Amino acid sequence: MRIEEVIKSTVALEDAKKVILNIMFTQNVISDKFNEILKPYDLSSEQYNVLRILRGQKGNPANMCVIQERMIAKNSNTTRLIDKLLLKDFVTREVCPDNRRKIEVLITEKGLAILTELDPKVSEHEQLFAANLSKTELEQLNVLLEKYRKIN
Amino acid sequence: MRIEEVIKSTVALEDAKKVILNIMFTQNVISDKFNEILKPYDLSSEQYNVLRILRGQKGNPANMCVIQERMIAKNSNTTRLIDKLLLKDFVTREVCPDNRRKIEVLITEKGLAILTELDPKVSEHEQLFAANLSKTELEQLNVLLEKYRKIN
DNA sequence: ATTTTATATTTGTATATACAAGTGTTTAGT
DNA sequence: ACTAAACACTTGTATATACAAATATAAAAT
Repeated sequence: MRIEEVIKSTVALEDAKKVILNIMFTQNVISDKFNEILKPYDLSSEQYNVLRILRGQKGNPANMCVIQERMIAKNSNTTRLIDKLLLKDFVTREVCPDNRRKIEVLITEKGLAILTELDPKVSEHEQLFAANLSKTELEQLNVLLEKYRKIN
Repeated sequence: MRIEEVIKSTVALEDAKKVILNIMFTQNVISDKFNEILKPYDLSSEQYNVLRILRGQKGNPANMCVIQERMIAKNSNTTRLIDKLLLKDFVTREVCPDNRRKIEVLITEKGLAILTELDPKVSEHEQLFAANLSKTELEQLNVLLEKYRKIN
């Protein structure tokens, strides 16, 4: 479906505007589908993201600012996000002994287990969209997006 | 900046995953910049979007479900969005005489005026990013995104 | 004509996000 | 050593979003 049909525009849009709408709308489609996957697990996509960051630490704790800078949406509230993960026993949180300003967050076995359970579903989600493009097109899309978003 | 640097990933990511992250992150960059533009006008981007939909009606009223289906984020609460626009006198709202279930929303002169004031800033925002790509690349990006997001 | 179903919108409620201000800790400057 | 500045995180508050339930009207079925 072309973006004009999505927003039911009767007039043609210029490419610069279309790209913005296409990116916004595509992000929505991706997120909606992804949230469907996460819903039965009572996880938000940002919570999932943080769990994945913590798994990436391979046993080392991550403090709040490290988590924050690795998130896609840099402006969400990490403290309260971790609060939610703590309630579900997916992470532990303790004050860093070396620097009492810092907090060390670690993923638990339970957190790792839920990620393992989600892994195939997440791959499937990625493939659902990626399958629409050839390998070359996927690479092109990555290059174009990275070039496009640069702010000079 | 490549997406691996953005999320500070030490390992290479496969293209399917990269595309998703690139779309999510690019959308964030676009939105952040756009919100900066809107901030002095005390408008959210969804409020702006609705105003633009109403202007597109060229004097005809739009009812709630028409507005909803033209929005990019289809799941936001149109009633409360219109409430906010009403408070600022950017729209009027009245019950449709032909079908009392429906509501007719119209943009006011004040609403049109703020859009006119915003138009050049919005164009500038679009160009800020579009300028990073050639015309052919912009078209390619549109084609790829439209192809990519299709759900079979 | 009455009941059922469908449609259009609103409201309630719980959760999430945005962003400024506050708290406690460490580092740097005098 | 004392004070100011920087840092890491938390809290408060206002607003936004998600989604189910409620309300009101219209159309369809019996």
